[in-house]
Amino acid sequence: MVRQKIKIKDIAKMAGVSAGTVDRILHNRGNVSRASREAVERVLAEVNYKFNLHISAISCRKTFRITVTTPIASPGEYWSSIQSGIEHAIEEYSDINISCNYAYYNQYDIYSCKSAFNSITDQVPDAVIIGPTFVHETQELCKRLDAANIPYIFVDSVIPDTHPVATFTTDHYTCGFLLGKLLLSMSAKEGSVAILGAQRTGNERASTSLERRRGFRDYMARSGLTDRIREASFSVLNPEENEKSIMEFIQANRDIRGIAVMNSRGYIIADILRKKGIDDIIIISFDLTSNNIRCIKNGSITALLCQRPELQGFNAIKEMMQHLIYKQEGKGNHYTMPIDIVMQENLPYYK
Amino acid sequence: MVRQKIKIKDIAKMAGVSAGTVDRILHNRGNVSRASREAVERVLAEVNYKFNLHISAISCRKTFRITVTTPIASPGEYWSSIQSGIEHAIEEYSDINISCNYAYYNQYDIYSCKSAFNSITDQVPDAVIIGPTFVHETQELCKRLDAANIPYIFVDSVIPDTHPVATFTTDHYTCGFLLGKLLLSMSAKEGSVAILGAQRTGNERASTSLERRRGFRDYMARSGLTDRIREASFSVLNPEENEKSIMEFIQANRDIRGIAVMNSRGYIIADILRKKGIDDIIIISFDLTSNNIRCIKNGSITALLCQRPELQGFNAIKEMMQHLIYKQEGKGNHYTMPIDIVMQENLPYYK
DNA sequence: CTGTTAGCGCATTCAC
DNA sequence: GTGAATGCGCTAACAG
Repeated sequence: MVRQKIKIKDIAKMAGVSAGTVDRILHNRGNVSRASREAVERVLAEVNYKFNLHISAISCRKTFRITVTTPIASPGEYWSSIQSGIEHAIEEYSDINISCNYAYYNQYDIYSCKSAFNSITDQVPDAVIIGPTFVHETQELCKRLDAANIPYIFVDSVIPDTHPVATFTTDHYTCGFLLGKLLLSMSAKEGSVAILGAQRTGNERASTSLERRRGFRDYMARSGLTDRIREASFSVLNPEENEKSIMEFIQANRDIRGIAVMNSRGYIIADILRKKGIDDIIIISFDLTSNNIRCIKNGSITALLCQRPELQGFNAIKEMMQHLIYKQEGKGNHYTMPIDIVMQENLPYYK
Repeated sequence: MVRQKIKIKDIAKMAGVSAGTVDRILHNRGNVSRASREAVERVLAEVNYKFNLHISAISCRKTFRITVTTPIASPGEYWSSIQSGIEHAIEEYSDINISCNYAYYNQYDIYSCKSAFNSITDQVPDAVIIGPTFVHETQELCKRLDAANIPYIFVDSVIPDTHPVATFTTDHYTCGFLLGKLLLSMSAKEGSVAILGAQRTGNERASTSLERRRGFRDYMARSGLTDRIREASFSVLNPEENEKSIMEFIQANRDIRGIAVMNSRGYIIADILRKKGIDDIIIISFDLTSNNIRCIKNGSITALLCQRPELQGFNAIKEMMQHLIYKQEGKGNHYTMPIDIVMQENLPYYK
């Protein structure tokens, strides 16, 4: 029960070598004779040795410079949750010396992204956390990081043909599928459901919302209800335009009973319907942003699907610190976050 | 951005005293002259000093003996999740020397509880984690712990008239309320809904399920549907008896479209209905136990409400360690867990 | 190649 | 009352 924790010194004694040698072996630093290595490895196979991250960190007295690059976010928006998870981790692991730099970019402006990414490789950090948007630019960045041997971790989504140390994402397809199920079972059984997405300004984005849409449509198809789907898009950048087009869409499809908003802008639609006094259409959207929270509270959004952005940020930093301190072989772990269903009642406990 | 972390030595230098003195003040150990105390406090007010839990722990080279007392649980049951959260925490904070003892009791046998609780105070541990069932016995235990100045933390639920260092629970009332909402919105709009609870063998338990029931009924009342509620109970200890009584209940109330099982035994009902080929009644229950997981997978349970038992166990240990190491004034924090809605689609990511 | 040593931030102990 | 010294587990630098 209280099996004594075993330390490097213990291993050294058991293997008949010094602590320094054990350390060299544990960290693959080389400069060890075969005899010593084998002796130590024999001991290691028997005992269950575990590093202590915190002690390791303080004794290597190095400060790690991590750069975080994500879309700019106002407080309360999706990306700011990821950022707060990151700050939270830095706080929690304050014994590890890390200095964090941010390189924000405008997710609607590819040039802003290019220049942010350029600044990163100029700084030559020890590690990078990437919240990606533009596929090609991110791939270029990763290529340079690979060349410079700088480790990186993705949050929110993965970009193909890259070699991250780890990835923290959600299963967007399943999110869409689940959204379909919820919307159908919670809205009136007759009538149609609508998919609303953002108007994209023609970039080849690795679209999260495309995956969600695919999941949603698959659910509908499996239920034999593909013909009940209506579809439209709205503008995130010019919200003024939306009211008219959304209302036209609603008028033209009077049997709509549920709306799936495939990004975190459910509140835009909810506010319009509320303003027009329409309360027999339920809305489900994504992410616990402050605007969406407001709508959950006033009842204009029925549910939100959330993907633990804080946890993504937190764990990204945590994982990166382990990597930096123990320089493990890039395991490329892919962690998929839980999908939380948040409604008015359980909202308070998610904030 | 990279504001240098400030250490005890720094404070000492700034206040013109030695590190030892600063430590004495930080920990209220006394034996400090007024002059020194004031000098240090002046510095402390300016800088933002933070302890490092891990370093503190290793340098005080004490091993804390924590006793955990909860109902016995088979693997996959509710209480075993709490236990695994506890073990997880001990692992994660393995730098802190803690030795953990378990004092399990049978939650259906008050004598087993009495004797378990007696063994605890005999051992004189440094701290206790309590998963309570019997109100009176727990209060007695707490009285003795208070007298012996042994700190304790509650998980799962609180017992009145006790003085825990912290409490980790769920809002059971809201769980019931939310369950009502889900059941009503997901089952056929006409028809009735049933509440099923466990037959209690006459103890005055602080019943979690009573709170849930109250929340559920309040939701129904608010929707003006109190007359749509049917109610029955079943036996957890003698499952054989249930099939007949449940089926009689169903036959007698043919308009039932949804069943709320107010404890973690939803699988018992689900298995019966499934066996009888009844598939037009949806079931919602509580907790991610292995039996319930099986039923979510095969579709016989539609949703589970879960209260993060692992997190409760994990955080209980974490909080207790902070308390033990920093002997803070008993803040009596009450932490309420999120209520997770788990369905077939998001299940894999909660396990 | 290997053992030894100093030092990381902190709590504790022991002389002064 | 107080400062200095010691040790916790670990890494890094250095002398063999």
